[in-house]
Amino acid sequence: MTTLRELAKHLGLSPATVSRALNGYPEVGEKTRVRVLEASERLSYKANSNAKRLATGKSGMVGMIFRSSRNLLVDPHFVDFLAGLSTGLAEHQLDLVIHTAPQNELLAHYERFASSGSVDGMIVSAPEINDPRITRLSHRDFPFVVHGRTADDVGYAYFDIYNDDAFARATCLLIELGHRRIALLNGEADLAFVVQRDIAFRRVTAMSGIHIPDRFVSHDLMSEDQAFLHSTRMLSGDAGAPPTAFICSSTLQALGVIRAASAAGLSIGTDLSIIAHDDVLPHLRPENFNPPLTVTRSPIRMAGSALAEMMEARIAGRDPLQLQRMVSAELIVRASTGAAPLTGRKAWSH
Amino acid sequence: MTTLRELAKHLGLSPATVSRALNGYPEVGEKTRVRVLEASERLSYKANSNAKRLATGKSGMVGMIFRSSRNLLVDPHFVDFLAGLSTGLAEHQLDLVIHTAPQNELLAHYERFASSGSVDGMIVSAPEINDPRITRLSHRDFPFVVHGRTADDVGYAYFDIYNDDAFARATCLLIELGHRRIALLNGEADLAFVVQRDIAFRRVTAMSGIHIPDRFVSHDLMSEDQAFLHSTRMLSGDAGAPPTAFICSSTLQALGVIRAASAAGLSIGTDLSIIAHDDVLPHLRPENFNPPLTVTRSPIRMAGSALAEMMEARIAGRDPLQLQRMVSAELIVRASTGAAPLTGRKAWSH
DNA sequence: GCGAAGTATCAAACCGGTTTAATTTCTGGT
DNA sequence: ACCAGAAATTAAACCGGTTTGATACTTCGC
Repeated sequence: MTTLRELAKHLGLSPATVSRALNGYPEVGEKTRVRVLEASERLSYKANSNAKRLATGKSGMVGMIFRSSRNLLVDPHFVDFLAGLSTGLAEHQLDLVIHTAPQNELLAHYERFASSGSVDGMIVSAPEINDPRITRLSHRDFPFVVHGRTADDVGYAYFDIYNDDAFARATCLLIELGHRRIALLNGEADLAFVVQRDIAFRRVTAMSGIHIPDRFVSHDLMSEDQAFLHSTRMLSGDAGAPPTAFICSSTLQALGVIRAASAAGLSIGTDLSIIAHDDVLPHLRPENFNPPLTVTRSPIRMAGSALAEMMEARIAGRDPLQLQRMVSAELIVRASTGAAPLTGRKAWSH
Repeated sequence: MTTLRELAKHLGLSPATVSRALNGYPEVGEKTRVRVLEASERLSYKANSNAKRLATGKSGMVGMIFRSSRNLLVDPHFVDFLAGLSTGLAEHQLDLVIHTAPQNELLAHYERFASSGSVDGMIVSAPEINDPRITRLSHRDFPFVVHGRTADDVGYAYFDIYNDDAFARATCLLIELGHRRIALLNGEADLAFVVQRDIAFRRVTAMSGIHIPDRFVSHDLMSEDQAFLHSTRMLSGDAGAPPTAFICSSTLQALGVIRAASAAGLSIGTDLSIIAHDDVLPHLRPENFNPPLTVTRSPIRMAGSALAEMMEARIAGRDPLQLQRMVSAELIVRASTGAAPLTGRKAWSH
């Protein structure tokens, strides 16, 4: 372990000069600089990062904390986000520190990260409508960026998609196709984006004078098997006429609906329409479904890299209000959506 | 930001005593200890972790580096491993630092992590047969643990399953059922566990006098769609009689084979036997396949938590030779394997 | 040839903890 | 009352960098 002082002594220079030379400060002589760089190379000198962090007050790391229960780490949406994030951070020479903690210790770990100086900023993912992590971090004035936003008008940096617009357009499309009994397979009810999607769906249906019974909306893990269970139940018609169309918060859920539909002998695009939000997960391409799936599309990986960018800016001190980015999802109509079946329309039309 | 010195001054004590009190050293008086703890609570003192790290030489973090190209982060096997690892590390108050880098910068980042003191140890995953990361880290005598092993007799800490045994038993099972044309869908050829599985498969078939043509073995990403492509090709029979049985390195691949089989009008368990290695991924349960899948089973998540444990021991200075753990995979026979179809047996029997 | 301005370097302080070695304070035994 | 030994506390050095303020060395104009 060569230290800076050793290197300096070896060169007959002061630590100050060597430090400056290595960090590219302008006030060191050109010949000295090359001498220093060369010697540091030869002695394979590596600055002790902890000393550097103590001196500079910057750690070069950003943190992220997961609930071990909810276990986002097995959620492909989340993981793809993480992949984008990690590559984005790497471009700014930032490392990502991750920690897993049970629900009840979660905030304590945010405290630890924020106030011990081990990270320069934090990433908050999957915010809830009233997210204590966000209030805590804002209050402490610690740099953080959020994937999603809890309300339209907030003071922190975020990246989000127009969930409301996307789901409103999806709902409109189905209504225009004549559907009246539309089901929504959404995510866990406390998540902000889930609420936003719910609201859009309910607003548009209500405006068209369509009443959506509670049994047509589910809030659960956005997984294939949960979606299969919920859609099977809804399609059974036990509690009333089954839906003629499904809106899914994820393509994974669409897979589950397709499985349920084929079990019920329904064919997609004619008997039953499906539209899903596509986070563009690798190995899960809705364009290759049979039939190809109508989607609202926005790559979640992009969110990861955008937030990496914003995190870096936020650490550099940029105003969070300048760091709020919204993108809209693209509505791509494919063969999984079609005119509502006649029976369905007849039974429920107004 | 309260500092230790401020806290000490506030209490009329020396920094040394306060430090000892907070860290639970035995030589501080009991009444002093409570006084200190209470005051630190009241002033919400949080030790600066970078100062602590510099002083102690320990960072409390372990590192992991991903190839951005191979992008392990989208591989569900890998992600589940990560989930286990992260929870395991949390139990030992360790954080995980992850970084993504292109192939050509990979080793440089290992260097950076290892020799800058930013992490206390490294996790190496998916080792290749001659893995430069391992040679580098061993040479530098830096603590690290490996998921998998490059050879039977190595000097580092690892956790691995008996790949050879598992795939030998799987192969035997199929041979006993009368299969002679057996295909192997394996992972990328340079990975150590892939080689081990290959060897077992070839050894057992050779011992039974069975010749396996090259077109019956594929080395590729362990994904559903790659498996679909490879198995479709093999089943087409273009280059000769198709296989009557498949061994897959992953349940994901089994899904692909099932899709290919149903496209070819073959029914699983009778026309075609399938056996796969089951890493026990959540939301992908081979017991729920139709028909239920015969597997060699070993939860990859367990590997993650075991390695967390070993990492902690390794950092504490334990001899790596004491930290080598092998577990065997369980062979679970279900309905996806059955007697070889007669035509197949006739055409190729000896 | 001199002073001013600019350039390169250095000594020392600093970041905020831990730890060693020395010192003071408290026990208990006689 | 006194002393040895243990218990509690402290001053100061240390971890390994960065940075401020001062100093020495150039360079330039006149």
